Amino acid sequence: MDYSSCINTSLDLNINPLRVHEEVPIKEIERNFFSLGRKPSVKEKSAGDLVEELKRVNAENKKLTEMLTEMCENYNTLRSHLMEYMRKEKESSQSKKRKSESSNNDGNLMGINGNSESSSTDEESCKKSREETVKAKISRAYVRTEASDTSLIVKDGYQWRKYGQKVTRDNPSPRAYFKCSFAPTCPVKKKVQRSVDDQSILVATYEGEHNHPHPSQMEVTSGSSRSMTLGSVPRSASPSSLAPTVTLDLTKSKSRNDSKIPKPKIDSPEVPQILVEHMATSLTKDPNFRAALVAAISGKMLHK
DNA sequence: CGTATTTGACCTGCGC
DNA sequence: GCGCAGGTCAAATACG
Repeated sequence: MDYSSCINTSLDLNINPLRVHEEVPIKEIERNFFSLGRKPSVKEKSAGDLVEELKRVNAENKKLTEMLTEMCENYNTLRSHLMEYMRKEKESSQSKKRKSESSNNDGNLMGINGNSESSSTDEESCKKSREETVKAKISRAYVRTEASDTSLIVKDGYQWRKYGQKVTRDNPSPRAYFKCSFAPTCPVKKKVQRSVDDQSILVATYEGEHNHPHPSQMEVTSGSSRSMTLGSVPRSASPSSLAPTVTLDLTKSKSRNDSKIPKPKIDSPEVPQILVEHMATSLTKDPNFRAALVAAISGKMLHK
């Protein structure tokens, strides 16, 4: 299957506003920016021109944001297709060697994202009744914590109520059972257990979907909804009729940002994060984008 | 005192 | 039917 042919993942960035308009050379904008604070010379642009420029840059910025969002959506679609494909591959191989597989569960937690369905006992039980698996959407998150930290707490922004703890056979570390604090309204459950391989990694398994907004979004109702979708996986990205397991990797969250505010974006998979970072790097390296940014900032400052 | 957490008991499903 | 293992319940306890 060639999904790339139907999904356009190219950026097609048109970040060359200055060339298009041929009004202000880049050097002049940079000069304007770095000469802030000086008395404006006669040659320098009037406030009206700058406002116009600012509007244009803002429009360009909006366009870029929309393109980025669209690309993320395309990525998610492509990813769901890939997951479906891999699931089918796995099913075909499982039918061949279903018997021998049952005794080979552990040691594979950090496998391929979104495809570790056959590597845990949880999913083994789910495998037995496919309908239940489809009914309750299962996702998984890996969170790196201090190995000495005995608390099985995964900060994902939601509020959870612990209702049980059990030591399972395949893992010496206890498994904690959580229900969403909005229960029984919200049916979501969470299981948290340390990885057998790496005690510093918590494996959180989520069952079901929250039928209420994220607590952080309940507080912040306004703001750019566009930017909120960036880096997150829309629910539609992995249809429930397809492979319902989504594996998330949050192991880098600790080292990358140690802020006191817990990262509410648990749904952010690693790859979109990298994608966004890569794009940000590309943009910052682009002289045209820098020039446009300089123009925007200088416009803003001069407008005050 | 109300709420959250702990933990042993109980329930359920599955394999033998 | 029995035993085992995972999951859930609910009384006891802790905490703010």
